[in-house]
Amino acid sequence: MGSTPQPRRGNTRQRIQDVALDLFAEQGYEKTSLREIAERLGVTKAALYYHFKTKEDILTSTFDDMNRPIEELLEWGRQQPRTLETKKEILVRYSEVLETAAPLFVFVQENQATVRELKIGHTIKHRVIALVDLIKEPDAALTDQVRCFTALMAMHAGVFALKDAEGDPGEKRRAALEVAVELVTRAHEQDPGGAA
Amino acid sequence: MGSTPQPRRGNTRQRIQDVALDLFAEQGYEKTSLREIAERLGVTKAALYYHFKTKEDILTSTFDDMNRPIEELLEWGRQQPRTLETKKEILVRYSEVLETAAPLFVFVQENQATVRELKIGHTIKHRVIALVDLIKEPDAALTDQVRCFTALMAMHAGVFALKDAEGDPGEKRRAALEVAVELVTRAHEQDPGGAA
Amino acid sequence: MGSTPQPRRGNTRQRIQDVALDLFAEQGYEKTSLREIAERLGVTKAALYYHFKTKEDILTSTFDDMNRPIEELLEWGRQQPRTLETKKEILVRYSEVLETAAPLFVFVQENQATVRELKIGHTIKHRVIALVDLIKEPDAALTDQVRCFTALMAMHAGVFALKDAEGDPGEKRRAALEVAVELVTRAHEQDPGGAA
Amino acid sequence: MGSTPQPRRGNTRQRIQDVALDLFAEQGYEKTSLREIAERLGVTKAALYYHFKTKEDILTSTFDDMNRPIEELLEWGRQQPRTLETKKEILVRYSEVLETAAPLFVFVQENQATVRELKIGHTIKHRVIALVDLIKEPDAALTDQVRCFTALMAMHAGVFALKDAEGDPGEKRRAALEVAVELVTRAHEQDPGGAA
DNA sequence: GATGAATGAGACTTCATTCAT
DNA sequence: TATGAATGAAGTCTCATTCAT
Repeated sequence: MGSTPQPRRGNTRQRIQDVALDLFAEQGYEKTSLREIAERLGVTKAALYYHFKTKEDILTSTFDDMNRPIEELLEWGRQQPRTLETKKEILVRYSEVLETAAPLFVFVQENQATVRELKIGHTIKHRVIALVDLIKEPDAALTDQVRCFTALMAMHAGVFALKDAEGDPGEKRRAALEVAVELVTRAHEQDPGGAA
Repeated sequence: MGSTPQPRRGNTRQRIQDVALDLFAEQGYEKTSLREIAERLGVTKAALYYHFKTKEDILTSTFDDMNRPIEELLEWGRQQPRTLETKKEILVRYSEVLETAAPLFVFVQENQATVRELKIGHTIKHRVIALVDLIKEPDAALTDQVRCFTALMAMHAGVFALKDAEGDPGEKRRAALEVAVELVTRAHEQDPGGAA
Repeated sequence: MGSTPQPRRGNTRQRIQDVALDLFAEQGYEKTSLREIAERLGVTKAALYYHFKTKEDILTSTFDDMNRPIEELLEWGRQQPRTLETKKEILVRYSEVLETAAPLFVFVQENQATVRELKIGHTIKHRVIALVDLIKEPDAALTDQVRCFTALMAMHAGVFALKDAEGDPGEKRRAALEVAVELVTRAHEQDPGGAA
Repeated sequence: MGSTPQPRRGNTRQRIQDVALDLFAEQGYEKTSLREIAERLGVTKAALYYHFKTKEDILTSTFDDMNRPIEELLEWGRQQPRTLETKKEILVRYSEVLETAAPLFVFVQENQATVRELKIGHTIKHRVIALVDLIKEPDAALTDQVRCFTALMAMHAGVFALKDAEGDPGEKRRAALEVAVELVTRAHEQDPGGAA
């Protein structure tokens, strides 16, 4: 139970994850009760416990599933030369992953305080650090570090922080990617190693 | 409760707000119970209710106090000509406000899902929109809007998202401000109205 | 404190009683909090405790004041010969008392469960018994006892149970009195002692 | 909680209603806490919430069950010709219903202030009005309306207001019925339509 | 694969009351 | 005559979780 991708017994397990993630993203993790999830699915709370060990496990397992593409991206990135081209490619791919797993990212973004105390908090923190490490030079100045970190935030914003703003989702995502690339490029150029 | 019966210092109200905000920022709003706040202060839960009508009211009142400087900044900004200089000055001042009210901003940043459902959610949302309106041109392209929004996020990051990163707080804040200014400047220049 | 009719220190004491009785009658004793009473008066809860020892004491003292006319009626009744004329006169006078102290009677009628547990419960119960004793013959049949008791209830109804019904209050009271007299008269005549 | 772990008899819901109604009637609705009900049943407070949504719901559901016979009586009454015989029959049947649902009626009678604010208050008020409508003539004089209303009160009194009085319950009920019939009969005869 | 029944812990909140000033 | 500050007890209710069936 948890990370092992059990064979679809029926599809209840998947449905629980979907509904739970929606509610978590919409109302927050703490404010979403198992009763609510169960009701929306038309099953009993006890049924949730047949599929998952705890409330946190529902989240964890969902997270683990959606997290894999990012792990793969990190893995890929680590094997590439640290050129500007590589960095741009990482941003492009990250942008795509963000789109796919949008609800999960919305949830993480809006429930940081909660997530920090959960098991996935550790994972997330390291993932962000790993990502920044891939797009900044090892000895980057503080300002450039901020640029790289901000680049990631810009992309997050492109997916959900701007969800109330006008504009087509796809366009917003592309605009965010553009700004991110710009920031990382500047950081890359400013940096002694990268400018060479 | 609490072995040392602290003298009634007549500043209980303020102390409640301080302790509550610390805990809210540290653990999240939902996970922080009134029992916890009361215990840390050495008073009973009922004492909290003498000073505040509800749990939310503790947060709201704190927020209202800390919010004033921002309202003033917005007011000031609206009365200035929309030049690049003005925009830079707004960023500088916002950076200072951020530093002063850091715990509150940490809280808001990390509890977005919760805040959204609270009374202050509405205020915050409008405040961000108002700020972006001040630093972007009225007819800015989507990319420039993202730049301006990202500039604000960069500054937030400078205060707390990077709190686990190495480096002196003051330096980080300055670095973030620098990146923000850079983003807004580029947006300003790219824009038909601003470039003139 | 309590039954001794203290000299009007200002008139706060009286005002508390008035407001409290209104609220007790309107919402019930338990559902009315001291906070509510104090707020409606524009004083603090602590002020109530300057004038009255307890919440119950506010009620008790009010009751004692309003109860005196009934005690006098009972006293008077006991000294009269037990004729039909006397009985009718008792009903007439009781009807007048009811009108004067209507809010208190409304309260007692609608909060019997509460009143029973309070100090005044005992008093009230005995008062009703004493009243019935005055208008029924000592050895009245059960049916006649019911008639006499019902006569009292009819009069109560005339004052407040019918408060939602159409009709002028004075008329309703007179109609109730008429029915009460009729019931007591029949009881009087049916009874061996009275019929003689 | 509760040393003897009673076997889950599957009738917990019913037992809650029974115990609750007893306590409500005995001490009043507000003064009866869920803790008390739970303790007397040897379950936890949370168990009550498994079976009922709120405290009020415990009362409401009980009321709805016990209310049905009266609705049926009303329905029956509306389909009969409005003769004196019918009216008498209604009183007889009502007397029987009263006996069956005595605890509920005791509760309603003694907690009017509370009941008025509850959902069942509305129902009760309309029920009384409907009953009076069945036993009075449409254009009855005010005095006759009082007679009819008083008739109902007499019967209520016969069941519980006289519970402290001497006498066998059955006898008291019959006596009350007799007085009620007498009142309604007189109202019927006095009335232009009924006297014909 | 899921339910019905229940629990223990704990949440927020309100209340009557006290007491120094 | 009153208030400001606080308390202890208790209330209603919700939650994650368990377990026999």
